[in-house]
Amino acid sequence: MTGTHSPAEDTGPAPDGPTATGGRPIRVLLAEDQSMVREALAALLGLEPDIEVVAQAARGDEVLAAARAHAVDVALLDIEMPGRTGIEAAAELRAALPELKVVVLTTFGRPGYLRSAMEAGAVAFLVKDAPAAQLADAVRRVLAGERVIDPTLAAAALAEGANPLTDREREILRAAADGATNAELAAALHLSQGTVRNYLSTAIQKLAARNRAEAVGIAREKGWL
Amino acid sequence: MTGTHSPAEDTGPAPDGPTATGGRPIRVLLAEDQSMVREALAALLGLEPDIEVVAQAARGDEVLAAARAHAVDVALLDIEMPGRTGIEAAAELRAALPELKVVVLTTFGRPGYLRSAMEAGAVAFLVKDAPAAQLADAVRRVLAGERVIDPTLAAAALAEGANPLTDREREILRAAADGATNAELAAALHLSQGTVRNYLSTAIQKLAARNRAEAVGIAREKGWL
DNA sequence: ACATCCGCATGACAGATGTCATGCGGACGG
DNA sequence: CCGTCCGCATGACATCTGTCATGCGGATGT
Repeated sequence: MTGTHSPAEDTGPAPDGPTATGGRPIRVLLAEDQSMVREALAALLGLEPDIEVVAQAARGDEVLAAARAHAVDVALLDIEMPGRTGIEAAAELRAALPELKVVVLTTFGRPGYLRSAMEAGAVAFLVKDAPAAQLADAVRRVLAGERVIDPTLAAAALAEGANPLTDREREILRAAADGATNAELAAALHLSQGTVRNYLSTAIQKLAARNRAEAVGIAREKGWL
Repeated sequence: MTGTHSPAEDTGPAPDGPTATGGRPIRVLLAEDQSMVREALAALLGLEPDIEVVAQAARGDEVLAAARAHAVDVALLDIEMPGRTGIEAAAELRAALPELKVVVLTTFGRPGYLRSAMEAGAVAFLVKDAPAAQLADAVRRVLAGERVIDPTLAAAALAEGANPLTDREREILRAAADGATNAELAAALHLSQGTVRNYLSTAIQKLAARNRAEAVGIAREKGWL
């Protein structure tokens, strides 16, 4: 588990020759919880002569070990996964394997997701309703040192501004998301009931919602949850 | 009613086997809104020698026209699509092209979805976290007259029982899902506010929820929304 | 014809929720 | 050292929500 740092000697975006891996196939890890989708994407990538899917993961908490074990050049991570989100896995990878390029691939083009993916060290962000050709393309480009981000989404992320919720507000909103009552929230978070009401109230106002349910919806939609 | 077993020859080229299409490739329509997933699945199916993806649709309301235009044998429909759900599209196909076999393919293995897919005339129900090999397999099997349903899901669907909500309750719950207030629901549905409260109250009790938010969550989870 | 269910409605009531004013102690930056 | 923000808390208040009893007309089924 130790000798398997990234085999490429690139201390920066220095593509020597046609590819950054010096002619050998690009080693890709694919993490996505739905087998059918994962295997289909793997088949798609497998059609590319210069790309090889050397590892697959069905859970976020399998990503790091798999990346280590297979000397991976690029990790393709879905966000919504059991165990650990793709965002969390990206942060983990950056800490442990800083050479590795992380591409985040997701169903939902939520600006907040893009923002946190970037903060977690991802260098590309793809949505699943983009054309399939962009996938292989993104793999090659991140390896060449580029960042790959849908400009529309990037603009949206900038326009949204940052998440206005404080940590506490987010925490409480998340806990309230599945219909818990104030009393239950208070008990679960070791707060008084009045405090819970306060946080929810400010969150509701920040999100311009009419009640907690709508606030949850808005926060979720923007990727702020 | 399908007492005949399909020949175990389905992995080979099967040039002249007793297939339902008489040896020519099976013509498949693939409907799925996320391009990347759709194209990946198409690539996967394209690898099978006896299957040909002759049409793709990104919206539910494009399905019928596409199926008509391309003389399709099997339609693979995602449920969550803009325009029309895969379930609705399945019903439409059954009415217009009764010979066509419909396979419903979905992210969520919700028992209620299975139930309504079957009622809409689907002959197979696949979840996307099943192994990719099941996809081509299902296509062949439905064409041979078989039904393809995950036994675990089938059991769950039977165990759940039917949707306990009346039409009105479902309607109101759906309308309440994104945080509308009672007054707004009443206005939107031309009901008195008291009536709205009554429906929500009975829905909440039928679903054993503590409030409307949880009721929405439970109904959604079971595919009853 | 009659019981039964559904859609619709009221009114009353308890409890949950959202808002506001106010306060305290700690952390952080200037 | 002081202002400002955050986390936490209270109390009071208006409103919203969920429950219950009750009723009526229409459809359905036996």
